[in-house]
Amino acid sequence: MSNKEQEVLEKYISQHNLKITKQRRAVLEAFLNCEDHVSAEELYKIVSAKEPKIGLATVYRTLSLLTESGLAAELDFGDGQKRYEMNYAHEHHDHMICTECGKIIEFHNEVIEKLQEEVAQKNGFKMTSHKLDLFGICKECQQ
Amino acid sequence: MSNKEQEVLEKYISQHNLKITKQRRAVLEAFLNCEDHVSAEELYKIVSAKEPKIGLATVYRTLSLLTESGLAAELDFGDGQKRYEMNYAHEHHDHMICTECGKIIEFHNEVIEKLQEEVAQKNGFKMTSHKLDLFGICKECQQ
DNA sequence: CTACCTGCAAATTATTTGCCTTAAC
DNA sequence: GTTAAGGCAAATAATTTGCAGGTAG
Repeated sequence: MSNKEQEVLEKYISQHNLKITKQRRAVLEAFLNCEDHVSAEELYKIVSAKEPKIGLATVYRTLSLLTESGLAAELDFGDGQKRYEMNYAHEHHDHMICTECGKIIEFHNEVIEKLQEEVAQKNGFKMTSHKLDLFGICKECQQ
Repeated sequence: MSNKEQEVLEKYISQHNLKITKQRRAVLEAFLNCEDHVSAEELYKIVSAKEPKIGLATVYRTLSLLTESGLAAELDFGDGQKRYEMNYAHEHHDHMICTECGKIIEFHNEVIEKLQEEVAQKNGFKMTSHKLDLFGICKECQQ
């Protein structure tokens, strides 16, 4: 279990005088093996299977750590809870969210990206990040 | 005060067997006169000036009513609270959010809109709405 | 051993709901 | 006069924090 993600996390941890614990390893491992776009609560349930005594607060704290270390990215689809996805060695993409079944389809469009940069520049705006979400009904849910 | 927005709201209200009250009028009026992208709490403070006995719950309830009636649109910039903007006789636009000062710049780019439609279609996705937010530093905050 | 980390419970924050009184129609 | 609306306080829901004991380095 000495994969790239472990390395990145441990590098961040040692650079910040923090400690590697079995709870942090467990959360990271569960996060890597679960489907994308998990919520804290969902991840908590998954981790609990392997580490029954872990607390929900620890999952929240570890997700913050993963976000700060650059391994995870926070998502917010406006449903009242934050979701997280893998962000390391993962190229940028946007989301289509099916409002029927909740499925999330990822996509990437270089031209849209370029145009966003252009719009920002035209307004003297120094863009640091962006998000594009399309809401609608996926193919399957249309019957 | 018999403007278009009042008419739209009153039409919605009568069609749904609801009632026109001075609180609802006050919230709508404050909403129309305030800057875009208010939160419920902000609007509550504004309305309180004219209608001191109004409750925060009423502001929330009226904002839902405005959203259902199509007058307002909910926004979520991921800062933990919903914001609202005028949505009636207001063409679609996207947002640039300054992460320094919180300022919001609106923009509209037809080509981006078209490309979004294309991406959706290519995936058999029936898009009902979308949101594009650019985060960064505005011209003023760069000095 | 010295911080940092954890689990737990309590605190917070934004928003919603229950209930009883009041006001629209 | 019905019935929805309002005010207020209590309830939720997601997330954060305080603290006392546990553990990594």
